[in-house]
Amino acid sequence: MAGFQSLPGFRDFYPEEFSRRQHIFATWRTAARASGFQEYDAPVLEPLELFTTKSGDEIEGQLFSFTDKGGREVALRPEMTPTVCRMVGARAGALKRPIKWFSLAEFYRYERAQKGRLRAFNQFNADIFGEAGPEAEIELMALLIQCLAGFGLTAEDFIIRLSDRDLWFFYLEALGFTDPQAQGLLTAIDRFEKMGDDAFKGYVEVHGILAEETKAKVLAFLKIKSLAGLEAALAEFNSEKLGVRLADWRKVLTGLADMGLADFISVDLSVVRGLAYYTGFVFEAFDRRGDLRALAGGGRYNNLVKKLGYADLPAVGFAIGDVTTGLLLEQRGLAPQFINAPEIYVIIGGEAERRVALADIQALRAAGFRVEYPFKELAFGKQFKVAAECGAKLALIYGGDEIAKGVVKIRAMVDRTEHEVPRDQLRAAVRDYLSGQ
RNA sequence: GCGGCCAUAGCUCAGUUGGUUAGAGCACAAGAUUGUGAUUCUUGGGGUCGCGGGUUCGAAUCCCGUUGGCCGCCCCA
Repeated sequence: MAGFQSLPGFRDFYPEEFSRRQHIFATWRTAARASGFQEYDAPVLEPLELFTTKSGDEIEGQLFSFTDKGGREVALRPEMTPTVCRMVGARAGALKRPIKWFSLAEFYRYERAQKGRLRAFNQFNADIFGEAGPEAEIELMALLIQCLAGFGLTAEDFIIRLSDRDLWFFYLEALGFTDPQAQGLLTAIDRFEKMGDDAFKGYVEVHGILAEETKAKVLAFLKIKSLAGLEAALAEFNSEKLGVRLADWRKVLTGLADMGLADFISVDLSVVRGLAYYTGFVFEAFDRRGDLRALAGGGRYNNLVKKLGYADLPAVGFAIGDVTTGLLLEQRGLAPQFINAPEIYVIIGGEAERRVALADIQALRAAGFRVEYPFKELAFGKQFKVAAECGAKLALIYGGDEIAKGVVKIRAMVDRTEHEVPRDQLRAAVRDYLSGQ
């Protein structure tokens, strides 16, 4: 192939793909604003240390990082969380609580591209800072649901699985595990669904034998799928801390149920998200058919703002990506066809008619309508064909007869009906028709 | 970072045991068509067969390398 090609894992957005992306962004932005979240943005390039502080030095292998001309170690952002923590942390004292922010941004990860995972991708991030209670989880999970339901997806299409790292640590501690052991076990639990028993190999190598009896208890806990099941499994422990935790669970589930969203949520302790910085509830959204990777993920990270050098600020957040979401919409036939289509296509008889049409075209455009017309003289038949193919809802016909009568013929493309309106009433007639759609 | 499969026009693909100027459908453009739509017909543009090297009288075809894509592993913030 002559010339150049884009870098591996990076995409060109031709207008067709761009319009699909815009549809996804618009749906997310609408959802976020409806829930009272405020939009922000930040630099694409950040100090490398911002990411290594949060995720450890090993993360550099997965980053687009380099030394800039001033000798600074920098990296393209692989995620938004450290950045938003920095921004919120820097002004933590001045921001009204709760702090509800969202962003739409592009991220970069130096990894092998796969289905649903590229090196450059877009994510919607939503976070709530300054609210330690489960009300923040309710708010975020409701937003996540709307970020998918907004496309027309239903509880038949996706499910959010809710889990809790605090509860896992409590349970593992009660079974006699030390904190490092519990961390190792959570990694195994995270992989169990995919790898089966092999998931525990790594744990055994580091921490030694895992008694069959204990493992059976862990696996039983992992398989709990309801709040009642959780309560039953934990009934024997009867501690105050646990009671508070279970009360939070009840709040989250009843809150979402009160919103009419119960069908979108499942209790699923097999989700733990490998990341050590999550501190409480964690959740992931999945395609129900299950042939895609996770659609979205999030959870509570109460220690991270402080770890990055700022105030002790509780936080919950999630991110949803454009790649997997786009694949899902494609699969379900929910990717839109005519995002950028003109609303109106103007059909012009000849040069004299063009002079009249141009005046109206410009006036309609100035009024905010999307209006298209042919540059060159074309046979009427061809113009009607173009009007149909471009997705316009209306055709305005400027022929010799109409001009002579001082009218414009308006054709509704969908049902092929036509009627004439005086030229000076055109804008109102067009608005009435289009707003009735 | 590791393994498997693949690479011919914008897209989907055909191309015989290696044999002249590499094809089709779709898409795009012009016309048939000076007043009514997803129809039809004609014509046209577009490919140094991903790239580089090798074998051969001769390579889209065989071999090696390389780049890219898909799938899996690691990882998945």
